[in-house]
Amino acid sequence: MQLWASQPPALDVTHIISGLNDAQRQAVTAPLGNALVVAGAGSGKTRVLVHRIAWLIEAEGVSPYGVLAVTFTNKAAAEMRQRIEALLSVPVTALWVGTFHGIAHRLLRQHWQEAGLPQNFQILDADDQLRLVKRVMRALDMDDKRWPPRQAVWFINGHKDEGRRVRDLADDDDLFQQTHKRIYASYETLCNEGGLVDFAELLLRCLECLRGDEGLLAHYRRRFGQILVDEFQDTNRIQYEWLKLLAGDIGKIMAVGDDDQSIYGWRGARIENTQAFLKEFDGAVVIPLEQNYRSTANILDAANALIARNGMRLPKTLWTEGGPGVPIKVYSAYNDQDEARFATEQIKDLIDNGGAANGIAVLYRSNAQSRVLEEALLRADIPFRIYGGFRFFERAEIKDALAYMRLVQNRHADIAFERAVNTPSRGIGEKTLETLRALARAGALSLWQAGKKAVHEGTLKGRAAAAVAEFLKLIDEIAAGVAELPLHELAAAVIEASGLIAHHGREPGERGLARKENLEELISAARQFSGELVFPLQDAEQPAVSELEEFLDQVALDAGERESKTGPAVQLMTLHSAKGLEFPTVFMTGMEEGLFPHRQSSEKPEGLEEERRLCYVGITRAMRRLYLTHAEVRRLHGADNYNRRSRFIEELPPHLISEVRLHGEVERPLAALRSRSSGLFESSPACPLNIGQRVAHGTFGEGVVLQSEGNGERTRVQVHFAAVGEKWLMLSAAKLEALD
DNA sequence: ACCACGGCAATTTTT
DNA sequence: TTGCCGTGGT
Repeated sequence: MQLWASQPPALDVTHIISGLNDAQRQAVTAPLGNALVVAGAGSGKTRVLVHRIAWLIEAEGVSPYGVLAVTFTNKAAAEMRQRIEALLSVPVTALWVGTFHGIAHRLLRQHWQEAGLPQNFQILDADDQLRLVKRVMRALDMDDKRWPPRQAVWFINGHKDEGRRVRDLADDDDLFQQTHKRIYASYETLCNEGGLVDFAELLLRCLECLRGDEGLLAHYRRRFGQILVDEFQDTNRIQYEWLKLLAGDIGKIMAVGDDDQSIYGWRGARIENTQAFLKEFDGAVVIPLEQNYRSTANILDAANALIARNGMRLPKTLWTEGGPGVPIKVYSAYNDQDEARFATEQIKDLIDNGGAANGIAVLYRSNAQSRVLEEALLRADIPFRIYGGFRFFERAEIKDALAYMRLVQNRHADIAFERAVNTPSRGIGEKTLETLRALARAGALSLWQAGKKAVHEGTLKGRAAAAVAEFLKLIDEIAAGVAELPLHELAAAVIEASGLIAHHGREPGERGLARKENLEELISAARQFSGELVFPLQDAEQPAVSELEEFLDQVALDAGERESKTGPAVQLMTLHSAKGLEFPTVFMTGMEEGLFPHRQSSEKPEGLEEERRLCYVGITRAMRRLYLTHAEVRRLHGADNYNRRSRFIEELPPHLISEVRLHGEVERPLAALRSRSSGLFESSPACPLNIGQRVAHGTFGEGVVLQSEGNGERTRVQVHFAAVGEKWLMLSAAKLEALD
């Protein structure tokens, strides 16, 4: 254990708390203990996390060594670390800042023995996992028409995310359950035998390891005196349990999140963790951050009104010191083409008037919608960039190259062997490979060993034997030639010697060229990696594995930046990938029933609420201008669909909306009516209750104001009551009490 | 080993 | 409509 000098006395901490609003300051300076920071969209959540860590270290005298900050994405972790270092103006290498998976991985590498793993266990990424499941299913002689492998992966991961092993699954007559249970069992065995760890396994194994080892648990409980969690609403059951386990009964967790932005329920995130936290973590206080620094009041009012329709949320109403801004524009297009044309025209106008292209985002529910938009933008000669799709380290050619590097590092890595052995093709086909697999299975050998054996003992003959022998020799030669090289030179040498460059060079057209460029980029990535210490060694930790091994691990845990084009460009992405981002102008397209809310989600109430949260996320991305568009006819899967416009549009207060018609902008009838009755240019009659205001009613209980209508004696408000749903009430008659 | 064809399904995505 | 996957032909 390293000793830390006690903190210098009487520190000046004004730089940590100045410039924060009251709520932020309250969070940053909260007493040590459990706290839930309910951070509304655009309320300065990362700022709070970063300043809180600085506060812990500089004001509370907590050792950086005892602080753990957990995020979901590498991007968030990198940003947090960078901002902490900027604020403290010292590199804080002792801090643990990382993703759940990254931290679990680190612990498992450190404690592989306690975790029951081989020292050289390997991480399976999603693609590796799918391949493995396919292989398992083939071995079990299952019809992958009837049982799609993707579904099996879904089944396995779903159970693992909930912490369930095969042995925890009940016996079931249901053929679906039975079949998948068999696949899961077989997959689990294969992983255990091969030292393979998928993403869910990293977390589950880490949890089980700590649970099963009192000494280890005590060590880490002692060590991590303060734990901060970002995007807490996205935690799944294992992550929640893991945090709970590490916390023990000492209050030390600051969870930051926004249940209204929980949009990943479908992949295991448990929105209920947020409320469970308040019950199960001792003395947890709630600190809401409601002041928004991003959007206009109109946008926030719309978002508040929309999300108020969800039940069971932690109460929260976003507000801003800024003005109302322009109304939200709704455009009803004839069809998807017209919708794209409209967006494109508006974008052109904005850019012509000095707007920056990269300040404009076009959002959609599903990727299939992007095509029409792309075409329209292309025609209008507007530069754009599409998020999503393949990430750098997921590209086939990159994975091929990495497989060679993995084999160089560990000859017995079967996953890599399978991938590299016939890419580029060298005459080792499925049949030869099956022979090797059988041999490996029979003798508990790696494919590499099986290959050696098959060649020596003549199990393989002729061409096949020669091809395998040559492959084995190739890898050995590469490994020998590369042993002393620094990582990036090693990467370059491996890529060259593997024949991948030549292989892709032979490919016709742009494709091969792009692949070659990607391989070049991999070499730069390796060079860059050498310069960075991701996790510097500390005290009792064991010596680092080779740089190559570390590189391969990091690549498995971070798929790399998405492809980025240079220059200003309009951003196209799904609503999901927009989370966490902000843009001066946002287009939300495809606002149609069936599409958004998506048909398959809107059937269950939880699904519909998640869709509504997704809509809330979309709306709150916008800083100044928000456009909602829908098409009366949409071509989808080759057929015309006639969808009603999304209920989410109807759920917005009409007075915040102006409908765009071909001949200019026209207000919606309801809003027009109201403005006439209140005098044309008069500012609207002050309704004593704001949209989003929480109220109490004698009979209906607590609720939230959704919208208001009329003025004076005739003012009516629509309120969403938690108990009874939506009601219109005459303000003069109903006894409503404003809460807060 | 490679290509061409037909059948089939078709949210959302990070690690 | 697209694109993926498996099959069957060369």
